[in-house]
Amino acid sequence: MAAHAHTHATGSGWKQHVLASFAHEGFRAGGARAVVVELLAEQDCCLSAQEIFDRLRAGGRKVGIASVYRVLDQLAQMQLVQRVDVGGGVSRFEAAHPGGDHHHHLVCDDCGRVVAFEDERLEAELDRVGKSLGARVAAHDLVLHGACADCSQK
Amino acid sequence: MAAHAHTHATGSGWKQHVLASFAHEGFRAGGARAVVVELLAEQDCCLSAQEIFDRLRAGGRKVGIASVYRVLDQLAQMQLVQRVDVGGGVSRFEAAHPGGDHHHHLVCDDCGRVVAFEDERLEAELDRVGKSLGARVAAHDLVLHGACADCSQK
DNA sequence: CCCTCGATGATAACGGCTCTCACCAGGGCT
DNA sequence: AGCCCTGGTGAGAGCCGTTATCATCGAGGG
Repeated sequence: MAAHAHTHATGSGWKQHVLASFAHEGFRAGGARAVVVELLAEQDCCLSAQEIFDRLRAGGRKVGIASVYRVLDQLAQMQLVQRVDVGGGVSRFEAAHPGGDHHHHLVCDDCGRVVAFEDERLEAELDRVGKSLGARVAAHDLVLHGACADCSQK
Repeated sequence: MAAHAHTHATGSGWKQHVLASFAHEGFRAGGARAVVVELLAEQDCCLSAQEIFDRLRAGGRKVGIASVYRVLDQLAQMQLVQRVDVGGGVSRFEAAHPGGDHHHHLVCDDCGRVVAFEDERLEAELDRVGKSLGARVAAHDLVLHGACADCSQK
């Protein structure tokens, strides 16, 4: 049981930002869109499309899996969510907060858990490397693989 | 016929190392194993399982796709190859040179090209972060997304 | 209030990966 | 050298995440 009782305030700000962006781009206000955004705003770590679908269904919402993927794709293209590719052929998604509050993931190959972390100096290095390549880096995706703190003690 | 006439010396060393490791672990010398290892040793950037399969077939070798995945899985578990998850639901693989000569990838979301790069300071930061998490980090997988140097100039 | 067109959701299709299983061959033994 | 046991191999079926298709729904302007 992880204790994760934080970051919901920032999530709300993100939600407003996303809805405003949709309106600005001339999208209509669809139900699936709103509900996916709402769910994502409440999370503090990445979810897979299937997990999003399941939770919405569990909440009584009759969304289609296609809509979930469609919305996630739109959000990713608008750079409002980040695709996190954690291996195993499954993409995960999480809210991308414009300018900061950005984290990465450690995947425990032993117990399968995903642990989020952030590190300022690491971000600085990533920025530097991106620039030195002459590329316009829109996003970066870092995944550490190994045994998490718990599993490595066994 | 691609003209890739470099890094074969290091690749050859890796190949010997892998074959020795297999022998040491008591594996038999199967045909598929040898031929996958040989192909990987010749590469200087990551290949997908399908690409490996196609090239071996094109070379007249009647390997099964299952064998390719099997061998890659064994190699990954022995930490002799690194899985590179570049998105799009496809895993790529490349020789992991023990202790160094390690690189990462920039994926151009525009033209789809994969550019490899390496950076010592970045590696140092990654090591530091891994340690600070208390985890035993076996591998890390970093992918930059954006527009490559060519595409970002357009 | 109606009409148009984007949004939605069920379902089929697709593709990468894994599983299964019969056959093959390495290599220790005689 | 020949045999046998066992691990290795390859073809194909199956699984599952993702994408494409299409009929229906409903937002919102006229």
